Amino acid sequence: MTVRLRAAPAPSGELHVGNVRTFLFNWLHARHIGGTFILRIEDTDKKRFTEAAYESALRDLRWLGLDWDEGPKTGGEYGPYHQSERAELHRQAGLRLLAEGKAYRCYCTPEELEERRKQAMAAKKKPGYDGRCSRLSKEEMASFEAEGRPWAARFRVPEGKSTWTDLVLGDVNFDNQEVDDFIIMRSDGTALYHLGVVVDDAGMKISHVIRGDDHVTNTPKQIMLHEALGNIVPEFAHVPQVFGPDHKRYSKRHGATSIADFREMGFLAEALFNYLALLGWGTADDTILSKSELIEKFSVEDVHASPAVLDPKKLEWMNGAYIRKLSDARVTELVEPWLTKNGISADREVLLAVAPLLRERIKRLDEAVTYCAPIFRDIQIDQATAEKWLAAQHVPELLDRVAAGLPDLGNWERDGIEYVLRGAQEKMGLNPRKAFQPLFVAITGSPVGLPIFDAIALIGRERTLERLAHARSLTS
RNA sequence: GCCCCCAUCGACCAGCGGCCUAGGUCGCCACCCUUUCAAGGUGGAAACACGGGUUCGAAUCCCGUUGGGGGCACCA
Repeated sequence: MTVRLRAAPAPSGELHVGNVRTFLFNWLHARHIGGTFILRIEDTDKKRFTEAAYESALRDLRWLGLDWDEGPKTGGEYGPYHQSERAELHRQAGLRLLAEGKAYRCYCTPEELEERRKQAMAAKKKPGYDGRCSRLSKEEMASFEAEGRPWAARFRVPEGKSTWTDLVLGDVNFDNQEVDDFIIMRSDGTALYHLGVVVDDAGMKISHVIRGDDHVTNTPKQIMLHEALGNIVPEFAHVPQVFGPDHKRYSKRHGATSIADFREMGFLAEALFNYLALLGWGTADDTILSKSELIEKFSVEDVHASPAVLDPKKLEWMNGAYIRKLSDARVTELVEPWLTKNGISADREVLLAVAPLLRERIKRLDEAVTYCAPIFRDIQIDQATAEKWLAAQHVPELLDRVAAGLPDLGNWERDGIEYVLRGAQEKMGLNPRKAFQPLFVAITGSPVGLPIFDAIALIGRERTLERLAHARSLTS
């Protein structure tokens, strides 16, 4: 049997990291065993679905590298891949269950149900449906029909137990008594979620359902539906949700939530991919793993049944590690849009020279802006900085000496610059820190930045001298 | 309230009855390197939730307690 997995996002907003991590596990498993990865859009909820969310979902999935073999824009022989276009299939299945007596017409109105639910809750009883319409007499039914009362199709939950061997959780048992007859088709004839997924999973020949563990209590219902419909029941793997530090489902208040957020914070797709794969699953010692290594080593059975906390610090570290492995050209390419976005137009050649210096010290792409600013645009030395770094007594003389030495340099390059600065430092009997820190502030406007000699080389002779002069004016 | 799931350093992962004096990674601390910030190097603190079993032997198996999470819709 061919292995077929699916990711089924409901695009009502940006894609959540937790969901994406689940998709990623599906993808890894599919790639690991040479199966098919399918993308199905669950757009049945008209109130929440938006076209923009749909487009950005596709874009973000592609950005992360989760390419699908079948789905929107790719096609495939088991389509359509938008759930909304499968409504008729769902309806037929619902009708069939009705005809076979596996479902029945329920004439209770939503208001009545809501009322009863409230009462049950108040009386601390089970809030579920009591099954009254399954016991309707012929006369009662006839009279409801006669008054044209609308009905919804409710699944008749059979006696017994629902059991499955979850690839992550192991054996899970539910007593069907815990599951009350649930609605599968609304009074307007449209299917509800459970019927929809079951029909679609079967129709798309899904063999393994890897999804969030918020679905475990849905699983008995879906197994029952599959059995009622005569489908092959797929394998299930329920992976836990991603948590924030407070052990609650990862959400806005923990920081970035969607993969778009992470991208906009300067994370690389490869790093995010690697990090997410290692959340809830992992190997003995390796942490930096390429996509192909992940594919090779991944196994759903080894995914933890316990939830994992997303640690932004570790993600940043990993992102930095990935940046450090990038080529100069790639760094340049990735950093350029960030500079542009922040109003810095950088010369390509210069940026290429900056790349190796930058690569060693940024953890996120957005940090490049701060590091590059002194090289590509005018600087400012604010008062606090000046007071802190330029106020020392030796600073004026130091600036003068360097300003005097630099013009004599034949070639404007790193080593010559270092020679001049060190010369000044030594002649004045200063330790390196006392000498270079003020110079650095004078020339870049900040106490932190790229290595001083390289930075000065890139800034150029003319601007360096101008900045020294300006800094000098602040000291007197 | 009922049902289901979970439980190793602060976090992620390793451990699948003896190799555990519990290992690796991030973070943290110290030191080294050093022109700032990083990066890199070396070392350190830091965990088997608790209580009962089973066994010659338990982090590993079983039961309970506690704690956490999820679900109980004419949402998906």
